[in-house]
Amino acid sequence: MLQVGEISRKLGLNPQTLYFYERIGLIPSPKRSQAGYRLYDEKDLERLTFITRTKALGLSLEEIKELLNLQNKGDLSCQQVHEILLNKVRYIEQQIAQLQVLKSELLPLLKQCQIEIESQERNSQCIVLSERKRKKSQGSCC
Amino acid sequence: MLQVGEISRKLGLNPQTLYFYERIGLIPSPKRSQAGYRLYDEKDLERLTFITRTKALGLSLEEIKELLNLQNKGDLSCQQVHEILLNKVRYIEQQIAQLQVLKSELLPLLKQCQIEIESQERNSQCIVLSERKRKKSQGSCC
DNA sequence: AGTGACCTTATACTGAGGTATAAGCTCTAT
DNA sequence: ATAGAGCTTATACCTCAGTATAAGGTCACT
Repeated sequence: MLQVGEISRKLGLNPQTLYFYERIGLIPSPKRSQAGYRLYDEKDLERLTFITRTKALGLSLEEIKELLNLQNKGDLSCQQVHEILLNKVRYIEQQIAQLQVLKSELLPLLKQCQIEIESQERNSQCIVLSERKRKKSQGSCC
Repeated sequence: MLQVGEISRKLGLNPQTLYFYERIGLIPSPKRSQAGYRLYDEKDLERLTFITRTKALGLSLEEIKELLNLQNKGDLSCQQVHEILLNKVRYIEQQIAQLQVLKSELLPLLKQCQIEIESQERNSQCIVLSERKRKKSQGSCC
């Protein structure tokens, strides 16, 4: 049973953030000591760990709540759960695909820089980024 | 030369959002007609397209501005540009990796659902999500 | 008994990224 | 020449995700 300070240090969250999560119903109210101190158990910690992890992925607190609440929806049919999960997975796949496109756009520029750095003109002005539409590779880059 | 309404419809942005982007310096002030109407050219449109695309990936407007401003930084050396690009690429790779972890956690649940849907108990309660720590696959799922 | 670290609640504020509204000017068609 | 759609600016407001602050209760130690 951990107090709010221990939890917040463990997860790198402000105690006020934990109160906030509780207020908006993202986590259940934990047990309390006689004095009214919050006492978080293993299950609470797991839930919070999941939250911080998925938050880092860019999911909104609403989306995270939805994912977490699936666990309490014992009354959903297979089809319903399947649909929700499938939507989530497709959404994630889209995000991955788009990030890969962005990466693939940056990589050629990075490569040009590397080529130039390895050649002679080490500290000359870099023009990799200054032209938008290079007709062909005109030999000069950085 | 497109007016603000045409641009906003094309990109699915509120005209006020375009003014906002201009105010914060994310896009340059476009040309104006005699009457003072904004007239966006191809370059403006390209920039805005880039913005909406990268925004959808979760980059902040600050990050997008930074990426866009690289193009105007003709005075940076190869090493500097290389470093900035490399950081961006690494950041993107991290995001991809984390999304793949999340996906890999959802896929087994999805599969369980599929198995159960294909078996007899089509509309029974789904328990895929109700247990947190299944010891082993206990045969029953949805 | 007192100090300091820790906890409680309530309330207010912040920053990012917009959205809404008002008051007024312009363009086009009739 | 007037209506309606579209544009302008300025100002206010909104949601999300917290963070800060104040006023007070609790715990452990000396």
